[in-house]
Amino acid sequence: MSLKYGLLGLLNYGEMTGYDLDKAFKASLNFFWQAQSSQIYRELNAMEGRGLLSSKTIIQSDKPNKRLYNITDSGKETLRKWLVQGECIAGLNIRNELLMRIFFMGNCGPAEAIRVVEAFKERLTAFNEDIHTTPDSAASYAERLIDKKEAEYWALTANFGKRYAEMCLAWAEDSLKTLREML
Amino acid sequence: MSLKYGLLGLLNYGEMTGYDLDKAFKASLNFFWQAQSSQIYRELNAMEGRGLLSSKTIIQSDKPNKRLYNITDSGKETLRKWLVQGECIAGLNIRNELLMRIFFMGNCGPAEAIRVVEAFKERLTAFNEDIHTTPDSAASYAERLIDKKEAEYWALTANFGKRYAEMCLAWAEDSLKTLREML
DNA sequence: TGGGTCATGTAACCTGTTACATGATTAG
DNA sequence: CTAATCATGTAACAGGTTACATGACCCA
Repeated sequence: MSLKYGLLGLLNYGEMTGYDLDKAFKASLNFFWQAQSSQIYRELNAMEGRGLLSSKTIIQSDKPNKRLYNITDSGKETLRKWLVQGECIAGLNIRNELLMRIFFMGNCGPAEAIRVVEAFKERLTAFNEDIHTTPDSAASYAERLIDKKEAEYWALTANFGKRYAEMCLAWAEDSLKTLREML
Repeated sequence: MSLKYGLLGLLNYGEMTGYDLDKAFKASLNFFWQAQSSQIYRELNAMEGRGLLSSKTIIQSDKPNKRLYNITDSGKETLRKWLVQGECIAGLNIRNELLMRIFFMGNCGPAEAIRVVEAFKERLTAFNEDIHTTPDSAASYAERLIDKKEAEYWALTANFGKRYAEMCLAWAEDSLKTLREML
């Protein structure tokens, strides 16, 4: 559901190809929404079919041809409606495979659990670095913006990511302590 | 992918019907993994087909008949392998629709954003209450356990939930402050 | 000469969601 | 009398994942 709005939102900044959108997605929205390239192309097609987007093919001789997408008025309205509409069910539907593992770790014991949590801690480091560079890379994909007030909202989401990473780290360390006492 | 392991994990505590599993799932794993009843029944069927489970039909005269599922040796091995295997990619693949909205809120302005974040805060309260009762309801579904060491692992996951809720609340309050200054 | 980027996808599959159906019993 | 609980699902659809294909250009 949200992939659609992500694409509408990005195209609202200006026309782009599927390829551009793929990169923009990965550079800016990726930490809270992941999408495969193939899914993006499929979705763009479907959205054009429903009149949310229009596209034109640019013939290139040096490079493969490309397809430039534009948001239509109907697309703009759809985006706006989604942004404004009161019911936001989401934000708390976590799907966390790590927690599922921990939940059933009684089958294995603390030593295994420690390994799993430590592996998680390592991946957290990489995540942390990503988060701290996200606002910049988002900005590079929206150079055409007239005013930069958008950046304040991006900062709010990046902030969430930072806090999340911190929280995970604190949880991991606390859990490791508990688990070591169980050895 | 994880639904499968959730079902294996629960059945490892003892035989259950699809209906029991549905309730157990909703009472214990729901905060980090949501599953529809229809999905559970479908998955159970598929898993039996692959030899991870076996089932027998219990004829009842007072109530509708039911189907009791048991984990097989192959199922136990599959579960164990998943628990122990080193590569845990998950735990950081957030999918958060709320953040997607905030990201694009530049289209609407701070007043709308405030409404969205405040609605989120309200739902957080309910989530918080859920989290604090989860360990107990999980325990009620595993009374047949010989030793209760499992509960320590459940506590670790519940802990994550509590920290997550706290973090969200702090983020929401901080964001509201920022947004109010933008008015 | 090999690997990366540009640019587009298709096909098959798996997972998740929504809506609906049945029909008896039991508790408020 | 009504709503919930017990217990099973099916069907249709939407969304996500994995693997693969093409072919030219550019840089080390």
